[in-house]
Amino acid sequence: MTDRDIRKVREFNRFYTSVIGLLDKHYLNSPFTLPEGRVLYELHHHQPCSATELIEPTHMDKGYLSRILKAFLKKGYVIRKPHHEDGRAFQLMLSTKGEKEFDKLNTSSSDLIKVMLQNLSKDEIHVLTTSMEQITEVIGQAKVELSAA
Amino acid sequence: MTDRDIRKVREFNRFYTSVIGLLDKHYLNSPFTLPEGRVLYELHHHQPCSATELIEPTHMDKGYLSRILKAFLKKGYVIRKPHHEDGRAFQLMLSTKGEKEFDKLNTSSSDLIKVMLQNLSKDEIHVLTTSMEQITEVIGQAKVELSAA
DNA sequence: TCATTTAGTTGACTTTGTCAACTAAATATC
DNA sequence: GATATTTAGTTGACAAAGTCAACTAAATGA
Repeated sequence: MTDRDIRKVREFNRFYTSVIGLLDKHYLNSPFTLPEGRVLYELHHHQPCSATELIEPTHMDKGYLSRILKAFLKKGYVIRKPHHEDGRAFQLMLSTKGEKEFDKLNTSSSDLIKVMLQNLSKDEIHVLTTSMEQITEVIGQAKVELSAA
Repeated sequence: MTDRDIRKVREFNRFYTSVIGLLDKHYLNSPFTLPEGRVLYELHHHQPCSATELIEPTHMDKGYLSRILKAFLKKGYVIRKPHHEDGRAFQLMLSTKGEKEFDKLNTSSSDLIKVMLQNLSKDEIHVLTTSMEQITEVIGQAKVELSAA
């Protein structure tokens, strides 16, 4: 590994941080904040699940998560039932209303990516997605070292 | 552009958000917060410059930036002189102390990337950096559409 | 049985970021 | 050359995002 490699990775990190920053701004024209959006997304994909099961995928503090879920319950996006086997936990699910909101957010997220890709050729998009897959594959392992560091 | 392309891009965005999130945690063992680190970095690279010139690269509100610079002045990391041609502005520079802090932060950022790459083969690193370059190249243009959207 | 752990909630707090009002200097307009 | 507008930077007030520890109640382990 050369200094040049390190520099390139760092350069990309700065670049992609700003891409993600731009993309995240679209939460401004949604009724959700970014962390709420993350919870909505993970809840949709993990349901039915407990709050604890959402901690890892959202990388959130359980207190913070608890408050967001509380707000979602109040707004009627989330339903919860007592857990069958564990009296401390709840089974969380999105309500019909919550699913509708998820769909809206999901669609508008995809639309934004469409806008981003709209002027790219088929080949460019191919280069983009395969590069993304390769990075994911290579870093997938490297990330483990990272969390330990 | 297919739905699969959109999905892949979104998948990568989620993945890389968490990579960046992990990397950003290393600010916890530095005397700087993440936004302070960004200012330190951009100041190092743009100096001598005015505060206004740091707004764009840091993506920061000028008020917020002003407070961070104020703290840097107080800690002696930054020096400022009245601007020659513009009495409203200042010429900002890192002090020797500020440069030292930049070097430390810069070194530890590189070290972290080294840890991340340490178990990758030469080939894997090559795949990684070329993929990163390709993404940067392709999205470089796409980003323009994005900021308008 | 009693100690420890775990799920979730809450209060208090810090950090990060936004917004608008403001001062003073620069630039544009008439 | 006076006056209106814009721009650089500061500040106060606030909102959003995140952390930390204490707490309740249920579950698990010794």
